Amino acid sequence: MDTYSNAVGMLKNAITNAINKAIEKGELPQAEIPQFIIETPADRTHGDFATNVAMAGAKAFRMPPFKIAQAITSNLDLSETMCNKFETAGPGFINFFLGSEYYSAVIREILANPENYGNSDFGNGEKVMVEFVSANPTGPMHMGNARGGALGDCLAAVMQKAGYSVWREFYVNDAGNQIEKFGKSLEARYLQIFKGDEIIFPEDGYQGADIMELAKEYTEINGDKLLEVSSEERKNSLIDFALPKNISKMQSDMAKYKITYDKWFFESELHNSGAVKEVVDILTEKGLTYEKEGAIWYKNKDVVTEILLKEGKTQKYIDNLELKDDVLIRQNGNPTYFTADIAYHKNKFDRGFNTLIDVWGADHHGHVMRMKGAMEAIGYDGSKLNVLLMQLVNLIKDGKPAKMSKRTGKAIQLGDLLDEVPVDSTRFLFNTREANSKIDFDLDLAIAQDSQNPVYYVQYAHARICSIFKSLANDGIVPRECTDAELALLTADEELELINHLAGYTTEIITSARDYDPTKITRYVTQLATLFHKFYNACHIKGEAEELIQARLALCSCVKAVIKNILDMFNITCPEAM
RNA sequence: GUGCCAGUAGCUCAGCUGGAUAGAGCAACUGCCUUCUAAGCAGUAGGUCAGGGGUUCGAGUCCCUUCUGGCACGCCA
Repeated sequence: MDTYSNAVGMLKNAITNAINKAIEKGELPQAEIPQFIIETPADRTHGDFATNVAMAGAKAFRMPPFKIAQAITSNLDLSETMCNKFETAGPGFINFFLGSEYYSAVIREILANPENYGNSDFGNGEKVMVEFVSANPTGPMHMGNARGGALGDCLAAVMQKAGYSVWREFYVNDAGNQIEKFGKSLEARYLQIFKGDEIIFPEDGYQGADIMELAKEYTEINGDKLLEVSSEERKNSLIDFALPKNISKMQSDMAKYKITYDKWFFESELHNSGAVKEVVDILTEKGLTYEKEGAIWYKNKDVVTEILLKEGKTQKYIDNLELKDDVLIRQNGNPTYFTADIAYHKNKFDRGFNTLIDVWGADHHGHVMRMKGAMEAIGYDGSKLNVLLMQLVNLIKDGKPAKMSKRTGKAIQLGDLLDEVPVDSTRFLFNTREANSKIDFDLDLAIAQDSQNPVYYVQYAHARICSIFKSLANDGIVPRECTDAELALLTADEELELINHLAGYTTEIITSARDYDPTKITRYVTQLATLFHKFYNACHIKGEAEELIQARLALCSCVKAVIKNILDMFNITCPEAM
């Protein structure tokens, strides 16, 4: 266990013991020990840890908080904790102050194994699949995919660090309706090349210029040879030409974005293997399908209603939702996207993944409930499917919303972004806002190679530390292991705050993994850089006594290690000089 | 219409699941490089936490309600 959690645990025991003792002695009435927390106060003068136990127990003990605090503290034995001082304050807080052995323990813990600092077995090796981006291969990837990429990849990394066995997957929708639409659109553009405007473009076709370019490319290579063949053959030839091109473009974009997937899963596999059909059979067996107007429907309303009732929702609430059933097999015999998606998620569970995480755009939120319901319907635990919804991305240029690229005159695509903005910057910035809030992505800021860009602020802290080591090495000073007495020389506020923050890393990773929120770590590392810069300005190293120099170098090593630890985890470069 | 998400400093956002005097970053103003990187630091100024009720020792945080913005309610994905 990490030093911080250990210290909190010991303190919690000491407090619980003190309460029990006070009850035994009759200083507190007989009552159940209340739920209480140990937190790090925002204000350092309130100590390193504080507990609300006296206030939380006011009701149970039927005593004023201040009196409870007195009863507890007079029975408190800190000898089995890392704290050496306490005080009662405010409305009834008990504040605790850590001794120097805590601080040296933190430093030793980090230096003992810098690459693995922050790791824990919180996830118990549970198999988790994070599926993210999964962009439609019928067109170029957009800004939402950029956000989903950064978020999904970094979430996977955080969960891995928290002890989960993580698998990254990209679902390629290379089958179904949208591919047919893709084929029709390509066909129309192809024919237009030869016959001009007499060919009417399908109303629901893909309007993008990329379709036209693909048709043109095909023509340059193969000429008019598709004019004489059947429409079916023409579409298939065009799809066979264009789809692999689009998919490999997605793969190269993701590689450029420094995202490595464990698997690119093709939807067509599910159709070819019969898995999609199997889903319909299972649901039919369970009596959850019916035929209407030549299509096969799924009783979504019944399934979801049952789940919501179990969750304690009222009938009125459910009625208001106006739940509808869904089509599984269309009148024309083709399965819907929904059916394939059920088969896909079933396939994920069948591959042994206990927890599924999908990163989706918030515009898909209507799909979440029915997807979970469908999992329940075919006999899986729907609560193990977690959908991380992310709100939209607003591109900002010159302080104004920007939809179009000036360079290409088209909607800004992921490819454009990767051409113009450094990957470090993109990955970092997309992880500064929680998934659930919309994000303004400022292109000027992302491109800016200066202090305004937070990624450089963090990288700069790392480079600065490297520079300190270089400079001292030139003077013949090399870091060595420190004694406890030497580490105890770190007593300045800036030093202690820095160590406290370093100590919280493992807990932060766990919280982040628990909440599926990697953006916490971005804020954590930014705060770490801030605390380091403060320390740097307040505490000199060169010219101090040898013991203090060594102690401060040890602290610098820790900060450097944790910054590198995080930037490596997020696949962001960690320069030694800037 | 119903549901989901959001509303915190001029702007962009945190706020550790109910705790002490609500915090950062940008923008503005004032300082700090003759020892380690000024891509930095210190300081000043900036708030009716959208409005109104409620729950309790205590509310930005929980409940109700109103307002505003985004999104979703397909034999699209």
